[in-house]
Amino acid sequence: MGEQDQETRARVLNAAARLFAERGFAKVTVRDICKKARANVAAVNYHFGGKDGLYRAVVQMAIDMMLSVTNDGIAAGKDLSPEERLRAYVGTFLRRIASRDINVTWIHQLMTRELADPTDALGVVAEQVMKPRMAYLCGIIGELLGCPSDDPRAVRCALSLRGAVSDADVDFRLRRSSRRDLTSPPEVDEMAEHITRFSLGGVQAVRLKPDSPMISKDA
Amino acid sequence: MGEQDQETRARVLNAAARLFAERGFAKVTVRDICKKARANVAAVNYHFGGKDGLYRAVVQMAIDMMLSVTNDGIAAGKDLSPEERLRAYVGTFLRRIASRDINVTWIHQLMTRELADPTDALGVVAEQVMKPRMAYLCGIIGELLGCPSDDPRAVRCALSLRGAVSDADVDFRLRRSSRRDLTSPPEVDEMAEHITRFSLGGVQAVRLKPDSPMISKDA
Amino acid sequence: MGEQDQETRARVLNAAARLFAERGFAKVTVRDICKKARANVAAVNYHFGGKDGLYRAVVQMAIDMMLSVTNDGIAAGKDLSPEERLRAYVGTFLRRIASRDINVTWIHQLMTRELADPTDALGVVAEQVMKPRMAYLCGIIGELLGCPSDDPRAVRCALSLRGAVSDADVDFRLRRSSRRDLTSPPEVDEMAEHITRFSLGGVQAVRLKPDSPMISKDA
Amino acid sequence: MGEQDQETRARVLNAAARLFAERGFAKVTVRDICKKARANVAAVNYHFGGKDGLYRAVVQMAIDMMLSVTNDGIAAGKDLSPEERLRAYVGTFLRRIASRDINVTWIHQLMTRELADPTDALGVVAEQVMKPRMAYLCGIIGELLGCPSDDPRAVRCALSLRGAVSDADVDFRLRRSSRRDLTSPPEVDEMAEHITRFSLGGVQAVRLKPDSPMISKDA
DNA sequence: AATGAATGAGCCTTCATTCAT
DNA sequence: GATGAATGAAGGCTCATTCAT
Repeated sequence: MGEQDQETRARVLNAAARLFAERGFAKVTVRDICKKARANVAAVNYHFGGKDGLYRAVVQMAIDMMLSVTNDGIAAGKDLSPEERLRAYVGTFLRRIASRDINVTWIHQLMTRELADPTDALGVVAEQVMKPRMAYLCGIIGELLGCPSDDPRAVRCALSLRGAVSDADVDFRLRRSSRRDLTSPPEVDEMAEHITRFSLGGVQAVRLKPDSPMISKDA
Repeated sequence: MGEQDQETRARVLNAAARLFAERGFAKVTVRDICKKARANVAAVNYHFGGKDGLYRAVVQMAIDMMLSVTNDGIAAGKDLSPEERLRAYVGTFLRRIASRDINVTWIHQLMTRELADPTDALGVVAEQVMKPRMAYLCGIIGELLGCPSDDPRAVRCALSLRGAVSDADVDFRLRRSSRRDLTSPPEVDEMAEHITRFSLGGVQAVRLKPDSPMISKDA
Repeated sequence: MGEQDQETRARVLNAAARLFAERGFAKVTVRDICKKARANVAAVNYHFGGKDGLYRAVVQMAIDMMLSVTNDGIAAGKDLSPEERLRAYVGTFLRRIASRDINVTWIHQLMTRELADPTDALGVVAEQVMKPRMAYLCGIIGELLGCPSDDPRAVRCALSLRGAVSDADVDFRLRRSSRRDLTSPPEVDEMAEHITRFSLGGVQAVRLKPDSPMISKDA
Repeated sequence: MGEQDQETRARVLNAAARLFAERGFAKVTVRDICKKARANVAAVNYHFGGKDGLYRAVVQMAIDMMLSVTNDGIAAGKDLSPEERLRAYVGTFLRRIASRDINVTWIHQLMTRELADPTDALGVVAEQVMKPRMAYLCGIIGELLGCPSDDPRAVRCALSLRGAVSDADVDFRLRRSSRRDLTSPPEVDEMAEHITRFSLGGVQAVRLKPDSPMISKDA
């Protein structure tokens, strides 16, 4: 009962996490999950109240793990200069994104899917995961810019930085599927260093020219 | 016949494009599509050989449209300095991404899904759409850096720029779904200007310090 | 128009005959037929009023051909003794059954199907084809037995003879599908001679013991 | 469960056997079967993996039953003379063929269909059912002819006998569908006696004239 | 007269969920 | 508590037929 019960529940949850991340919610059947988890077909309904409930549980597990990653990224820069904190943060995330360990990758895969095909869970993720990360980034950039962390310029810089990191992921993914795999640790570090330097340069540029020479655009 | 004929086909194709983009392949039924297109259930099989074939046709239509957008982005910067060409390119894409016109947005939605949950079509998109765009960006950045367009530094800068643009999209989307909609034209222009300036600053930073204080890595 | 029309009709009819015989009514689609006949999908409905009507036309064509075969079998024995007429009849049919010419075999295939899965057409076949053949056989056997051709003994002998011929067909078919093909002309002739002799012996036996020593059976 | 379980499976299997025999594979829908079996539409897929799997199960059931009939036919002649064994065998089969009990007739109907429109199952039937029966018949006839049971003459006689039996079935069927039903027990017995006598006469004729007056034919 | 695009009924199958054991 | 047989809704697809041209 209690023990066996919880262990089965955990097996189902983990199997579901991998499969949902790998194939997407719609292309995974409850039977697939239970088979992989060596559990009964009814286990999903029994433990999670249905396929939807299981998905929510999986997302929550991902959120919990992402929160600890956020903390790792922050901890890696503890007591350093803003520049170095940025570098530490970018490196932490990029290494996770480039990881090939299934225990790590499924989270990012799942989130990419969630972003492309949002469910109610996305709001929770945005609130609990994205927001603290952005807050941390905005704080660093605010320091660099010499402005409050909620200044629009700081926010936009943070967005661009996050974009550069995310896009490295897209690049990795495309290369994995269609060309040779070049996501070796050295290359990942090079990319991290690039993004850090690029972003610092971007922030610098924004600082120098507050908002002055607004270009004119067509209609 | 010829008239009514191709018209039905076109109606189905357009309905499918919207629905696939909106809900994703798996969550759209052939019946949904045909209902929206005011066509018979069998129309999909008759004109496209099946749901899969219809999806391929939709992706192809998206590719065709994206190619013309690429050309627009390039044309908008014709005969300008590298900086202005970049600005023109970023502006063109951001305005499209921020568009609320369903005839435009579905393309980006579909591509986001394709990236999160790749089908065979992704390879085609990467080859026909992404590659030329990256080539154009790398060319501009190569000029700014004073290096060939296939120099790794230029490529990485181009990726980061693309990332900043893409992430603006993520931001727009999250805001649309969870908060008030702030993607008004002025704000989009502000964001475009920010990304341009940020990226130019990033490129500058990469140019100034070619590779000097490169962190030491294993291997 | 008139000519082209009739020619298309004939092409469809012939294609249908082959396909119905080969795969059975249910497993042939109107499109299959029209494709094979290089005709329009609507040709079937246009010329035959539908798939059912086409099938009826095919059966009628088969009946017409079978009637001429009956005549051949009869003609082959013209002016001979009853024994030789039997031999001629058996030989004629067996050679047709063993034929590998698609222009011949389809008829038998179609009739086998019709017998296994009767439609309204079977009644017509029974009446127009089977009945005359049985009448002819009963006539010969009546002569051999010295009784009227409608005597139950003659009828039963005719049935047994027809059965022996039909079963040779089953044997041929099984051998074609599962073993080596041994339906060479010499073997067919041997089989014909066997059936003739066997049947003559059977008739003789029936003649000698009219109905006397009826065996007792259980229950 | 175990009880209700296998009972549903059995109900579906039996319903399918009747319907496949009656209408043929293609003209029976899964819904028809499940409706008749008072089971859910999905029962077929659940228990048999699909319509095809169900058909295979039905054929296997038929094979099993036919094997027991073969044994009955053999047992009925145990310790008797060759002539009487033949009589017993013919009687056993003819009574089954002439039966109007749906629990018996479906087997023959199904096999007739299988012969007219072979599936992969036919090979199994030929091997497991037909072969042993022919072997038994050839054994008897070999004794009567004084030759080995695999002598071509014995084999051909066995084929002719089997044909006579099968054709009685054709006759019965035609009469049932188009005229009055005359397959009363006495008539069946008469027919059995006829076939026995006819076949014994045929065998006798083959024995007397080994192969002598072979007619000359073309090629 | 002849075409082929369009139709809608119907089929097999899959799937999440339920329920008796 | 845990199982797996059973359920029924729904999906993609095929097919004979129709109809405007």
